[in-house]
Amino acid sequence: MAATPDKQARQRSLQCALGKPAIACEDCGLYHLCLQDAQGRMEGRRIRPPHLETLHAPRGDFLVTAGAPFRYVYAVRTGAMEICLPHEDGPVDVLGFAFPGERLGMEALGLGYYPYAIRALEHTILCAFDLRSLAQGRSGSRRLYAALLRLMSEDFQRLQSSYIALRGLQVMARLSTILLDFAGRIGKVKDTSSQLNLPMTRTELANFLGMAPETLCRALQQLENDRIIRVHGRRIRILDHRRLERLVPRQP
Amino acid sequence: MAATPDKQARQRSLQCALGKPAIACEDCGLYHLCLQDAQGRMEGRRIRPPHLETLHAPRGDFLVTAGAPFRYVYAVRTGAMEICLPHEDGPVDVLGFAFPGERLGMEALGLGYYPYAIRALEHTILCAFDLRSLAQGRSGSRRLYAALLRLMSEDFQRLQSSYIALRGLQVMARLSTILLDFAGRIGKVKDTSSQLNLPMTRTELANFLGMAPETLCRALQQLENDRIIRVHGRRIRILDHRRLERLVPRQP
DNA sequence: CGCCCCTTTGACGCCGTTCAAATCATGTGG
DNA sequence: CCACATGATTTGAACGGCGTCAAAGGGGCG
Repeated sequence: MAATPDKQARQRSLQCALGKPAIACEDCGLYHLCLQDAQGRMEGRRIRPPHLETLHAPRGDFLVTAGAPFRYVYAVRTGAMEICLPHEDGPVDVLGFAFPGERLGMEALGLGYYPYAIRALEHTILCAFDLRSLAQGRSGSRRLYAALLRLMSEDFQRLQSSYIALRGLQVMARLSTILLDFAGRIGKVKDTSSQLNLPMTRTELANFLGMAPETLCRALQQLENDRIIRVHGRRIRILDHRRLERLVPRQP
Repeated sequence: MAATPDKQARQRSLQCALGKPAIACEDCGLYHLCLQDAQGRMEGRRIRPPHLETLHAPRGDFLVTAGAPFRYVYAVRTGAMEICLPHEDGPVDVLGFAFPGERLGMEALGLGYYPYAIRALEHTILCAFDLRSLAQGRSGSRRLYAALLRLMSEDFQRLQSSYIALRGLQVMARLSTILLDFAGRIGKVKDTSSQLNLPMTRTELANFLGMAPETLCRALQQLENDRIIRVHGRRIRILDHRRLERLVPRQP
């Protein structure tokens, strides 16, 4: 079952104490939204908007399920989430991943429900922004709506880009693309962008990339044989950034 | 070069005269937007919102180019458009198609620019809604913004669905999916949903489906050999709707 | 410490791409 | 109105990438 923000909200002050280097508010996908909501309210270096709560999602937990009514938009602070679509007969489609600083659930605002499930790949701390309450209240300003439209467009663009980047490409090109993508996304927070700690299984990553797990394995190994990366289980180090980029075809 | 709405706006009354059965306003993807804008203004059975213009795009014309600054959202009235991403070295990625009643360009609102090009597959009549002007003016009401968010979410959902529907599937499954998809989308306007007049070349359709044109050809022929469809060039008739559906795997 | 799941490796076969060429449609100019 | 040019569509043959099945190693958590 999903952890309810209400229950977790009490632990708010607690989480601030138990460190782990979370990302800064300025690097978060909800930053502009929080600014609108907080109107300058701060606690230390962290914004404190009235509609924001903190919550923990244990590994494997579903943050939202497909079709659930919309209320919150989320942002990952520590950990990693998986966006997926479970089918009744067992298998799932992996649609994407979210790393620290990244936003989740935005497009549910207009639909009124989440069109996918969101699952924690590891123990993950998130911000939950009660957008439904905010939008229903009087506070719905033009600035707020402009911000929402912008955020949604950005997410749209992101989905379309990954759609373009992966379709019709050879296995090795897809893998290179995603490795560089991950490195860039992690690198926004930790500068050690050549060191990746994949939070997902090979099967999940392969599913996302649209290939068999075995194929992913062999592709990884080939990259290792070519001294482009080093693989230790889910720990991957990019040795030759340049040559990895050369495996990615045509960037518009 | 793209036809400018300004130039074409003069022809507005003209187009009403030169029939061709265009779709009704109620079936158009911009209906709710126009309602907001028109506030009940009508001419005959057609809504007449102040921010709406009519324009013609000759076959092959680019309605917008990738990266162009945002101003209009469009809706197809007659004809068909292709959403694509041209690359500098020649080839293009076909991202989708738009048939009568369907909306175009919505996600550019938040970005400020169009993240793709839109090209006319045949001579196409469109509505162009000057959303930038409307959003900049005082008239930006809560209702309007709510409508915009909803439209954008719907487009997001549509993209995600096609993304899911096509990735990782066998050629025959992808083809069946798209044939039924086209039939459904055309069928919303013309009830003869078993008769398709494809406005795009085999190469374009194959590109969209992520396969070689030759492969598309062979798949079409196999469907014809199995008496599931009949093919006359770009004219396709669906003979056995039931068996075609059976070729499409798992719908969530 | 031991179980279970994840990961890796190998062999095989098929589906789809690629290249080449023939046929068909389309529209253009004489 | 016809002949021709141009590009789209179709067909054929051959190669190869990747999915599938099966089984052997890990690595983490109770």
